[in-house]
Amino acid sequence: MLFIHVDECPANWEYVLEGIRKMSHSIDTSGDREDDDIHPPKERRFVVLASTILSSQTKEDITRGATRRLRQNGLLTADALNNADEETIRKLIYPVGFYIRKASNLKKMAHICLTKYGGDIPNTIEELLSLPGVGPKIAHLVMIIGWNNVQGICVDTHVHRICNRLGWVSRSGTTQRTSIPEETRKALQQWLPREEWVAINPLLVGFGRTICTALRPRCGECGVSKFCPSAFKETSSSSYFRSNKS
DNA sequence: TTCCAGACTA
DNA sequence: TAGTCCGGAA
Repeated sequence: MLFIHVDECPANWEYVLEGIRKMSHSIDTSGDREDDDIHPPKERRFVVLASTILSSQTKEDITRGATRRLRQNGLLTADALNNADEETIRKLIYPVGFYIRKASNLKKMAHICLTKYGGDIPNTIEELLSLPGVGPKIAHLVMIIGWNNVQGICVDTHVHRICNRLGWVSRSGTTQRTSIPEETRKALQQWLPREEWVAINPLLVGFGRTICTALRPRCGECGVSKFCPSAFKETSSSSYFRSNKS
């Protein structure tokens, strides 16, 4: 049994999480998993991986629509994507951000899944990371959703930004903010109880989209601003991260 | 016009 | 570590 050293927990973190939960209770961040009951596990996992590659934390409607169009055209399987014309994939997923690159990555990823994993997806972080277009954020999310296996916290731009604003993470041995999401993930995992590792992502994503936004956060509407060292300190543009780089 | 999202490259 | 890829929101 591995026990995590938790003597560095930020003050009031439980109140903050509870406060964010209360603010977010009406926000649905469950995403587009409408095929859960339709596909057998292998196919379902592939859909999870493909739709996660397509996804964007800021344009959920657009990425959901793109996933739907792929499905309607029968292109949400490893075999179909592998055989599909890349131009066709582009047209179906447009206007998802980086659609040209994602179309290429989807096709390459499908080929690897087909030839190396029998149409399934890899079941380790390391192997997922070896797929084109799969970085730490997607790998951890796919492990959780696709394999029900929590290897780490899924840290996207919202989790990264909010944890730094709250002072929940810092560079090892310093009080400086973390510079990249991977650094945030490791710092957060140092103290956040494991039972919160899955819930923290959708919770902070919803909070980050609506209240603790990247640009001009709505601190006046935030129920936990009294616990936030960054509250009301970001008045213009997104100079926060740049001005804190020193 | 600036900024965002996540992975990748130079 | 900065720049690149994208369309769209602010």
